[in-house]
Amino acid sequence: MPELIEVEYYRRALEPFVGGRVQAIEMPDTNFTRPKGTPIAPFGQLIGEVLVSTSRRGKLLVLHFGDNADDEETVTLGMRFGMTGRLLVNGSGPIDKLEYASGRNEPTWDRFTLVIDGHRLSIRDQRRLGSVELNPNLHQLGPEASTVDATQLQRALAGRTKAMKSVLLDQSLLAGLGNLLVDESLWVAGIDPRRSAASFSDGEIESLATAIVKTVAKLTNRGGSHTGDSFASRNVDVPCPRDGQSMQHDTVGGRSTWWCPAHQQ
DNA sequence: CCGGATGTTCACCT
DNA sequence: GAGGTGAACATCCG
Repeated sequence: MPELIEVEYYRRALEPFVGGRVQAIEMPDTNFTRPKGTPIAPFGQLIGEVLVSTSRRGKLLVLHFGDNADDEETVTLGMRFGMTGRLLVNGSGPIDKLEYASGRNEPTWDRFTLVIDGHRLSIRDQRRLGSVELNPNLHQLGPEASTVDATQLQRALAGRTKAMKSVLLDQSLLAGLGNLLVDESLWVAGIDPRRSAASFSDGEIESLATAIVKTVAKLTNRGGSHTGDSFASRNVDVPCPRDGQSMQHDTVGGRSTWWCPAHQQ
């Protein structure tokens, strides 16, 4: 499920717990830490710390901790949700409906739980492609997609010749867009996902930045990355809702990609 | 049995 | 360093 939008919902769900103190952590699975191979023991330093604030950069949710609410930050915890990860608060999620993953919902998929003031904050991840990381380095991420402006996007694209879709999915260049948001943004902007990033004029980049910001805002209000106008057309039988043309699909940037050959050029 | 799924990373080529 | 491809991770579904 999670792209920037879903992770933002998760961040909001954590806000009521700011000010609370960590009583325990549960990590039944030994393969949910990042970088891969990081032992569980260091995560023990979270116990006794106060959740001071939450933040998000792209798809990375960051919890900031301190010894006391007013003191300096001592450690941060980064959460990633992979393809099938959700955040649950006391067993239920801000997003209960799984749009893509299977309909099953097993407590055994809880890979990480933070107990704060008696409340359980868990990452439930069937496929275990998510992770938790202490003090994640934000410098590895590009600018935030939900607020990207023309100058930032220009900088992200500079010198890139590969397909626009690949560039927009690259979290080190632009943080937050996943497969669905990229396809929807390009559909809105009328851009062929296969076009080289080097072929864009300043004006096109500017309108693409606008399309991304507007798309993220709109779908955030609608309820998720899967609520785009082109989402239903990720299907050979559902034509482009804008002009009725048959959608085209192929693998671009290693991901399943759908676009309208009539208005995306 | 096979392919594919809202993600990330790595190995291997050119 | 780019860029492309494919695999891997783990699991379920059609």
